Amino acid sequence: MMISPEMWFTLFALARKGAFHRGKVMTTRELGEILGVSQQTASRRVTDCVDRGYVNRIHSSSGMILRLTDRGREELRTVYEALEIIFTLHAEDMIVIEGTVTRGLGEGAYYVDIYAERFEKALGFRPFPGTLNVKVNDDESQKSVNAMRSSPPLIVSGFVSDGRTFGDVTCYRVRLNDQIDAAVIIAQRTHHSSDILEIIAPVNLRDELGLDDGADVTLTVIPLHKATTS
Amino acid sequence: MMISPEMWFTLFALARKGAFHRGKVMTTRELGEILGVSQQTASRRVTDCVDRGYVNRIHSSSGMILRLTDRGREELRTVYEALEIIFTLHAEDMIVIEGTVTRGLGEGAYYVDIYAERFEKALGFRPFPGTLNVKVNDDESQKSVNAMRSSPPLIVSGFVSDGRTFGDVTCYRVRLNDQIDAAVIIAQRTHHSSDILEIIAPVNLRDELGLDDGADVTLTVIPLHKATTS
DNA sequence: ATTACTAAGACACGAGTAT
DNA sequence: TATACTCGTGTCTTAGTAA
Repeated sequence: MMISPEMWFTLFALARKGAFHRGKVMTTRELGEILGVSQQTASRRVTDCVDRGYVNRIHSSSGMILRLTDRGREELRTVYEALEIIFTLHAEDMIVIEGTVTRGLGEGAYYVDIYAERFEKALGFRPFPGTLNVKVNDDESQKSVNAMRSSPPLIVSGFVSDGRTFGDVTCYRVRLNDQIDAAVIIAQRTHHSSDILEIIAPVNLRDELGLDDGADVTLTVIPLHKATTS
Repeated sequence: MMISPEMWFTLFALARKGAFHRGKVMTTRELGEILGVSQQTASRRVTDCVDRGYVNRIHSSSGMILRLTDRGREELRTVYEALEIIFTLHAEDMIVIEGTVTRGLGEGAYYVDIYAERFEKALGFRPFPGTLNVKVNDDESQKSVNAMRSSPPLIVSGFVSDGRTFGDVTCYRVRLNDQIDAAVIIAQRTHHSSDILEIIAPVNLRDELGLDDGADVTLTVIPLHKATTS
């Protein structure tokens, strides 16, 4: 049987006030104020915690002396360890972009082909001739895009061919749906509005991952120092 | 306005499933199972979180894509940091004893006076001529007393005066009610049962802290290496 | 002063169901 | 399939008050 949120918060409040390590003298009125409930409710919360073996209570003249039991401490520890994983194991600076697959203009393939060798040299893979267009979902993800764009990019230098000028292309390594290493490419003079990203990968992503228009995808930006440029 | 326990737990559950760092595709049924509530309630919980700006929601064909907002992350962080203090700042090996002030036999003052200079040398303060007797509250605290007694003590050496032998006195530095530095003294041949502790301090504790018989006190044992023996 | 019981009211839950 | 509405039911809260 799981602990109820109210009970957990009661333990938490008591622990913050010192009842984790020692007995803490406290009135139900005080506790009620901390928890934002009435004195009566606070009283019942404490009784519930005592009944379930989370808290040790001794009645005294000026209130109660409360102290968490091992079991109560265990409940806090479980949450603490879960939060520890959330806050520390997963890097704080992880940049994740959520988006939806959209139909491209079809001109991507042409350019990817022209830059193919240069991409291969810079990214370590020969790109599939075509781009996956991903529309950025929401503000949160748009922020992530901005974060990505302010991180150090891989630059594929432009060149001149047949008298025509091809500009630099900015690349960011990403992992698509936690499965395939790919790259966001941003041409100097892009025809897209800024909320659509173009992705290239060593394989045909639509086939490989079964992505149709409207499919949700996750892009995790891979910091340059972690990328294996082969 | 404070976050409700249910809402916090919702954020917590979402964060554990990955919605802290990225959008997480999830159905209300799934979330309901995790939280131990119905699909309908889970739906309402999410809506509440969205309404209050804790969670970003995008509806998709196979459920919702949920992601904590900065505000939502902030709520988790607050709790995380509080737990961090509880679990790490306060040393795990902190020894705390809970007790009640009891009437002494009155002979304490006599002995304290005789040992006064020796206490001053060992403890760094000249003790008020009298002892505060504290009855140990419960098993938890009795365990703490045992822990204290197995930690390195300060020994005030005995002596011979007027042909009479005064034995060694074992001392442990303690902080009383987190306010006044004092010491537990244990005579070699004590008349007390082992659940009563004698406390000396530079001041009259009964007056200074307004302690009457029956008052609850907390003794925090100060490890020797942390004590300032002046 | 406290804690905590009782009872009435508020609010949350979940079944059914619309979308 | 989803999400999320309405609404009857039941649980939780709080005011009053006893102990």
